[in-house]
Amino acid sequence: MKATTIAGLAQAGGVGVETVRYYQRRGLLEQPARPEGGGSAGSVRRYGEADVRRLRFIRAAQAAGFTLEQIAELLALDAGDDHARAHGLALERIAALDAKIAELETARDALKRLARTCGETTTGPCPILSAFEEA
Amino acid sequence: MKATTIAGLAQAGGVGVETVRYYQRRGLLEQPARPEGGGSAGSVRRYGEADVRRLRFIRAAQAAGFTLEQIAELLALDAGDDHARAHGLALERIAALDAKIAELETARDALKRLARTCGETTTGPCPILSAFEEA
DNA sequence: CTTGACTCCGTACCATGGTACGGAACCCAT
DNA sequence: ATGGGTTCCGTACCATGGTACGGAGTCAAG
Repeated sequence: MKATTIAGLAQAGGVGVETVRYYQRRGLLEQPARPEGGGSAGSVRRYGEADVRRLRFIRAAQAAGFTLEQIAELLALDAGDDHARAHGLALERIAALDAKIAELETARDALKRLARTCGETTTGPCPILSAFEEA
Repeated sequence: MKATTIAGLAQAGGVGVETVRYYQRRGLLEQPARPEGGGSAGSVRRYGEADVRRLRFIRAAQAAGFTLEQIAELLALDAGDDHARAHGLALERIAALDAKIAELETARDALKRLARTCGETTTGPCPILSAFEEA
């Protein structure tokens, strides 16, 4: 089960320790119970594979544009079997991503025009303002 | 010259009045001088076509992922003729946009997988967590 | 059994990009 | 000339997603 501490978990997920703790506060990751044992068994929490997978999911979902709040819902949904809701959220996000991708492509093309005119005209000001005209 | 007030400018740019004022504070838009005249010539600022173009540029540049601070630099650059700098900023942003677009496409494909499996398996939990596995 | 690194936890602070509030001045139509 | 809608301006507040701090406790190596 290769248990690790919070630092290991953070590293495996490519985030900082403070970020892991932030996600715990937000309810996205759980705080595992401290190892049992009345005596000095330990008061440092241990994390396993499942936690790493969960953390990686959070990062991936974030990259997909979900907010942390939405990700919390997705994680809750994962336990249950509300396919309709999950399906709906996915479709919604796919549409938003398609729109965003198109927007970024438009912007990129405008910038390419700017870069081109900038390279061509070597004297005088280059019309940055008009680079996005009627974009 | 079709001068308008701040509300007209905001509307033409698709933002709120407060946002225009915010951009002014940030130095992205200027505050036109109040109409002259010692007496009661007016103390309400007037805006023209140039302001609208500038505001639209800001929104377009923002859509391209520039921060307001970078946009301020672009606007400053537009007056001068530092082609190298402008060219550099544009290329940088184009690369970032290409990377972002690729990332969003990957995320979208992962979500499409999720949407598909969600629709197929009608019973039991749908594995949301694994939708992004090895994305 | 000490020392140094790491953990735990609450609380405070940060950057970004706005949004809201409130009072005074102003402008225009009736 | 008066009332209602704008404008002007400073200042305060907001959401999101973290990041930093400080003190106490714990763990592991030497």
